[in-house]
Amino acid sequence: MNLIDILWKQDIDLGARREVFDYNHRQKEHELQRQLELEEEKRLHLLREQEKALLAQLQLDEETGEYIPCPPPSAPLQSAITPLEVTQNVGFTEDNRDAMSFDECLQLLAETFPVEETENTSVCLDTTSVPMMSPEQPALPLATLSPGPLLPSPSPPPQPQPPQRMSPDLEQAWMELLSLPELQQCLNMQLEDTLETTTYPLPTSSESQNPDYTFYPMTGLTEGETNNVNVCSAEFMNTFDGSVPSLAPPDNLSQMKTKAPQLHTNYAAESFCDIFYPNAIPEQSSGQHGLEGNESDTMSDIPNKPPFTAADLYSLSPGDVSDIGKQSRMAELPDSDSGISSNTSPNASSPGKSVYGDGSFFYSDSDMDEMDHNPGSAESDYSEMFSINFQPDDYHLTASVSGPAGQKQQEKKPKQHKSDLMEDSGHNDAPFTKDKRKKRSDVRLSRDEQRAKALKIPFTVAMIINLPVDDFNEMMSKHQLNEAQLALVRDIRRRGKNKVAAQNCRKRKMENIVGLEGELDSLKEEKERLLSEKSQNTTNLKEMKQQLNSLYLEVFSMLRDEKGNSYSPSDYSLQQSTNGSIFLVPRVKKTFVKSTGNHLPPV
DNA sequence: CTGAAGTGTCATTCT
DNA sequence: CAAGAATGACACTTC
Repeated sequence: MNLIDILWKQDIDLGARREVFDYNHRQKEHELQRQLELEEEKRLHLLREQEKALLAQLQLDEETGEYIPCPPPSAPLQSAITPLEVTQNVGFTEDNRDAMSFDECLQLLAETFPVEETENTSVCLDTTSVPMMSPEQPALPLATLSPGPLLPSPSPPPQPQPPQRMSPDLEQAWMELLSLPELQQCLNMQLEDTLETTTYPLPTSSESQNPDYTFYPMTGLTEGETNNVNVCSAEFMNTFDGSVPSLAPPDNLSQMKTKAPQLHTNYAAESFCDIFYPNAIPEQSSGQHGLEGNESDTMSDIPNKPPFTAADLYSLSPGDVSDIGKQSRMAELPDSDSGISSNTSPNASSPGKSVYGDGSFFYSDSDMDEMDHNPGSAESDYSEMFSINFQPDDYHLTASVSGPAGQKQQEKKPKQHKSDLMEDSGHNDAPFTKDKRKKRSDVRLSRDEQRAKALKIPFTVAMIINLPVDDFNEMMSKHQLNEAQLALVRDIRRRGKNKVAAQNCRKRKMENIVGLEGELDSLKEEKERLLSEKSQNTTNLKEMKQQLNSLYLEVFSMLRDEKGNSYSPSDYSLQQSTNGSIFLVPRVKKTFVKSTGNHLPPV
């Protein structure tokens, strides 16, 4: 039996159902999705009509070529979808049986509102439809998708235009979009990011941000093609960056920001905004726009809406099908290295591919890493793991069937696909790179969380890592965990501890370096001081020698022999004996003088 | 594209 | 002896 067969068989044993690999099965699903797409397309068409109507109310800025709302611009909500997110749209339809995939929606939007100029896609800002929404409506994703600057709150600022409520169809369309896990993922990820920011606010976060809104590309706004709403192109997203400030006066922004926390979705909208426009929020809070207070508002408001930490999210019951749960699950999907690609691999149905996906279901770190790196198809990876394989009934089977040996068997899979994925995504550059660094830790945590969730470990990662040994053991003893779960928990704890240790180690190392540099400086100063002192001493010594020599000569010149003649310094020298007496010693007859004793006259 | 910096992880050793 | 700390080395990501 070759390796493929082994892996294939293992997949089956691990609970991967045959349909996972069945191309026909997926074809059927695809057809169903196509039907849903058509329905969605109709709805989106309505949306487009409404947006066109809204565009008619917009005013062309003569200077910038932007279309702006005629009266005091409302605080618009920005449509933002990172290219990265777009590319990660993989087979989530399993999770959303009755909803289109995110990609499909985007594609629909793109088709419905064709881009007339690829690069400088104009931005039509729907400043009315979203704000007009009632707070009960799921404003967040709507805000994120509606073509308007993304702002923390969909709360409507004073609207000059007559309120235009979304048609039921339109709302339904948005509702379906909201249910997409990708959106939830983005929201959730940003939720965590925001939490992180809240927990450890950087004092310079607001000041360091470039408050210059013009920093963002505005080119797309000058093309005057705002009659078309393009929701899906990356360029479009970029243009929104610039459009945000131009259409959102500070006062409106502040209004919206202060209202942001009123709803969970509102709060999440801010997070969502932040994820796509890392600078947008701080900029809105920047002093230049008189929003310093608003940032604190926003920050202080966040806790009012009990933020879901990663642990909190995880702590939700795995069976909890709430949006939050979904969000958390999806939010944990790593972005760049998630291994999720929008490209549907032709090998999607191949057992080999699916083997990876199934294998990743096991606890092993490497396995999970491989899963992350797996370039696999839409049906593999996370969607497969969670939608297909991650079933409570299957879980124990897989966990028990797959011993550590089985896990190890798949641990050492090549990771060469990671870079490929990055390239495949093709969009994950420019505007969305800034928040990736901050997310990296989240990604790490998410992976462990994901692993823990995959194995239904009833603890939070934070608990696993931070609990004292006794408490940890006690906690472990209270739950019946199988071997894989135990191993994963230990690994998570080990990694967590080691991560902290590494951080401490590096911190110490840096402190040592700094200390050594300080010591080096002080030593250099000491050296300089000593050299200077030495130089001074040398000078003093030389001076003293000169004085002594002068005194010596002076004394010598005063010496006279019995005949009154002076002694020559070249012939005699003065020497002091141990008893203090000074003698005049002839230089050339030194030996003689010494031997002859005291015949020389005392000085 | 390349190199530096930051970070997570693993292996190993020490406490 | 187990758990954790410490640390070198490596891989990866980001800039």
